[in-house]
Amino acid sequence: MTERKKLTLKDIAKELGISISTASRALKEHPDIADDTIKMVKDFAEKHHYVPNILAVNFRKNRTYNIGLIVPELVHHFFSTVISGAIDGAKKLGYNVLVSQSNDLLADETTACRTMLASSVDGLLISISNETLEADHLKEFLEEGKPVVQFDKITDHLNTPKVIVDDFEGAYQAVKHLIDQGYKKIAHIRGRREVKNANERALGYQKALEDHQMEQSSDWIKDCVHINEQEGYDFCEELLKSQNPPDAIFCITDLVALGVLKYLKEKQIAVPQEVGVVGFSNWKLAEIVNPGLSSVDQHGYEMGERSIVKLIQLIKDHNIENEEVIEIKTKLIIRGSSLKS
Amino acid sequence: MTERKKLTLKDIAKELGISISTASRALKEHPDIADDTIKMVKDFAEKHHYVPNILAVNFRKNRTYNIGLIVPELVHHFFSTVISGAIDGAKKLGYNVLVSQSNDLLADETTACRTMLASSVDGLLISISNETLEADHLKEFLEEGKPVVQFDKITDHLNTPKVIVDDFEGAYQAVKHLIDQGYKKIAHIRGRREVKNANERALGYQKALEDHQMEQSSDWIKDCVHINEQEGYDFCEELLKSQNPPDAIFCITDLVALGVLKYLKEKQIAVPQEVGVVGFSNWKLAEIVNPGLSSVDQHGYEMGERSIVKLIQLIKDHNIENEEVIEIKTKLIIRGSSLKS
DNA sequence: ATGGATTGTGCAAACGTTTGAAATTTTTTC
DNA sequence: GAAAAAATTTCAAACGTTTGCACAATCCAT
Repeated sequence: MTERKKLTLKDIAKELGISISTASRALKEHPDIADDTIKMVKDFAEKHHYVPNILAVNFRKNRTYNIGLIVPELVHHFFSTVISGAIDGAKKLGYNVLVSQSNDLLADETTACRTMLASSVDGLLISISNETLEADHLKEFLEEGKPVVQFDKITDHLNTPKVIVDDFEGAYQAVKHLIDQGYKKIAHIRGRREVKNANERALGYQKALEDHQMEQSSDWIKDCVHINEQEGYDFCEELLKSQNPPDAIFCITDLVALGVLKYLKEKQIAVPQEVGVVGFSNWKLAEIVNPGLSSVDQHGYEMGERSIVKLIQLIKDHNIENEEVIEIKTKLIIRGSSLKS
Repeated sequence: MTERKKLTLKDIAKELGISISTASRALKEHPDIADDTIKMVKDFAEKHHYVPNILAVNFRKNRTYNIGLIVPELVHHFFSTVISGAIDGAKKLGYNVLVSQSNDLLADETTACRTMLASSVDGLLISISNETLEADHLKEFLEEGKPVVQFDKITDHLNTPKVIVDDFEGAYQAVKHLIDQGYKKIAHIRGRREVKNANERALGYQKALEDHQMEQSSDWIKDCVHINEQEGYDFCEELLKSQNPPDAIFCITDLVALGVLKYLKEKQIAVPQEVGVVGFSNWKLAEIVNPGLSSVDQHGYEMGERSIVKLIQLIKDHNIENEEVIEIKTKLIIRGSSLKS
């Protein structure tokens, strides 16, 4: 194939009878260079399609304009939305995004981090795995002077900026909505106790009940482990077969809510009349199911975009000491599954 | 922060009283180098955590071990599955993946390509946008000697390897299944005529009808433009209100099928008893809806993995003349929406 | 005219690695 | 024991860019 020899600064310099340094400076309109020279060089460069060898530039400047992005799972509506926002945001600022997934395993996350570091990304954006507690592999980044920004699933063991959803408030609003709809006995199928988001949501749930003097019961709180459809189904069964069954269920995530809905449909229990259901995350499926599933939207796209903007800002400022917490407001999307009145 | 000075080959050489070149070769166990020397250097490197400056290596070798991946849409079950497979495959072979999306716009695709090229990826994996016909921006890649592999949505205007699903066969099997189930009047809501996959599926549909001497009618073929839920809904209405309404509908994709199901549910037309429905792609939603939507699985993960393996092979062989077509077998997933008997 | 700014340009080193070829040392052969 | 062969190591250039500093040229004020 053609693979024509690329034009370099040296070629331009020789051709124009100037030095390489002048050519280099002219192209970036350095104030030292005469306007005529600048014009001459730029015209020549344009005419001959000069494009700087980015590898040489990166090497010289010791940066890549690449950003690493690690999520627990790629095939996941929320995370792919975040990635989409991050990529679009990065593009606007002239950065590229290297994507990797941890499969929610600490081991995979660690190797992904190492690979990112080895391939010299300028910074890292990460939503940690369920298994991540200490964060030594992330500290390696900071030690190299490369900023890290955490989003969604975060650890407090690492001093970095964090972009999170206000899980507490989101859960609070969801439960308050159920209360407003007249539900009296509201259960919560919650996530793992080690995961911060899950705890925040549980706290929001509890606070909403307290603030409105609602009945509470430890029997109404069920702990997911895998956070999947089956658990939703099983816990729903448990809840409804107990001697004091709830009349509404707030679920840690839409997938779990889906299992709940499935059980209710199978048992011909009317939603939302007999039992109300609210999920979390507002996945695509929430609008697809029938009745539509009320859910708390997390604005994944915005989260991705703001995370990357923050990260790039840190990269540019050579700042790795920042610990700002950016909270994205959630939005309760009300659909049929909780609209009794 | 620390940001300790990185150890370089020069440091090792000086410390060990050898030359830089010896150190370099020793680390890669070059046969010219004495075993003792190799051991000495490797031990030293290990002990002091020497890690080569990848930027320098890349510059020197003129490659990055990064691969560009462009999809029409990131937040999309099928494409995120492909990306997942591509990333996992790349990881195994020591490559990273830069992800970008075209939003199905030629303009965005072109800039994404340029960015990828400018950031010196070693090769490109792409599923083209609906708007892409000529492929000049892709040719730029080949002209630079960088291989391109197309997958799923492809153009024949570019001579590259292609990894595709056997759309024809997938459609054929889907329609044959409907025939086997006893449906007599089978309609097809098809995709755009400019898109190859859509044409293949339409051909498979037609061939299945012919092979089984089924009734055909041009009125039973509807052309989508946006390929969304609404179109499915509207075309379903049109079809069923015509004077010769079909009793089964094969849809270009699950989203369209979803619209069809929605219409049927609203009109209380029994699925699958009165009308059978089959989609294509086997999105998550297919198992979520009720009744479950029969669909043709495209094995996205495998497609991503095989595409990247092929691409990396071309990169390693410096081969950009390959035009191999890899066909991934589809698999019909039968669910309630078409299971009459 | 002389000196001091000011302006524009070039020199050369530097970034860290790889690699062909030359140089050195060691081993083999007759 | 000298020449040839083999084994090991070093030299130095190269990759393309950026940048501190020196130099040269022009201008202005005295």
